[in-house]
Amino acid sequence: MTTARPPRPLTPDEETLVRALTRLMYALPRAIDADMVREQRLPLVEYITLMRLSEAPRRRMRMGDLAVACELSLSGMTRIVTRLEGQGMVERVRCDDDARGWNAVLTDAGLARLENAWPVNLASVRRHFLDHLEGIDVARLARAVQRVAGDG
Amino acid sequence: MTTARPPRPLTPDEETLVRALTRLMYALPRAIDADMVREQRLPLVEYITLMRLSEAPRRRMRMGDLAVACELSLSGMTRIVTRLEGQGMVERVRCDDDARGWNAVLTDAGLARLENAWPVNLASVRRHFLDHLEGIDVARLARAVQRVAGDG
DNA sequence: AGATTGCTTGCTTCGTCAAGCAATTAGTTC
DNA sequence: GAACTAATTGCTTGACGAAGCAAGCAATCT
Repeated sequence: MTTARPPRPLTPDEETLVRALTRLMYALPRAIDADMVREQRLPLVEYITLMRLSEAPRRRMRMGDLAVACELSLSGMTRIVTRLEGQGMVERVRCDDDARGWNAVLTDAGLARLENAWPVNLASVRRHFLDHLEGIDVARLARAVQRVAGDG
Repeated sequence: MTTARPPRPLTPDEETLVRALTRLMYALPRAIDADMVREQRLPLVEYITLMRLSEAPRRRMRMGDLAVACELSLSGMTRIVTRLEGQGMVERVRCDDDARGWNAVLTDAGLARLENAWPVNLASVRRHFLDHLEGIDVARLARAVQRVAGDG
């Protein structure tokens, strides 16, 4: 029932990296989310949702696409959009070409909220992450992380 | 109610990095956890818990320290240890020097489980992460991520 | 009509916060 | 120093919110 053959063990550097990354993966989203909630009363998931919508053509996206863009399940997305709708930041509009589909549309209020919130997000990202990258080739790292994030 | 002054905007490289990292932060833990559950029926949190215990002197740790080591709240830790205890992988033993305290102790069964599971974890980490880092100075990155992960 | 797609809802699980219980330490009085 | 109370610390439990899966409903496609 075990895997075929054991993978190559980690080098010490890899070991260090993986350990630190494990901590980071858990800690960073929480730290940023905590900042957003504390300073803007806007959880990170909701911020990301508004963000994605703001970048989409006509400020709208279908639920399924939005879920993918936000790294969320479709049902999770439904609930978040419902929440945002309740606060007037998003509206649900039937899809033009397919009446099964719904678009989540960013309202003006939602856009205003987003513009209010992004400096907080940015500051948080800088403080918890970017500020610690001295001596790192950011362009190169960005490309690597893109590769990592873009797989399956 | 807004922050004092807007932080320096992102350079294009930073922008790319942050976007990718945001995706990564959500996707990577899930991907690895999914692998662990699918192939070993052992969620990542539980794996990490066993891991931390296995590295501690006398294979034991106090609940509070363990929670910190696992990036978890104390109550969350309580529930996970309860779960692991129910499966015979961990035992609870009163603390010698402070009768309020409890040690979570890794049993032989727990250690065996861990040794069974680590190749799966390692393979998953390689596949989802390390394999994509070509062209990156791993030692340098490791140090940077350590700095990032070690702050508050 | 039957199969498929798009979204929502019911149920369950997980983890956090706040409250609670138990043991220890600090402080006060004698 | 002993005896007793108050404050603190360590962990668990209850209630809750968040997110996932699976089942359901509605609209479309063949």
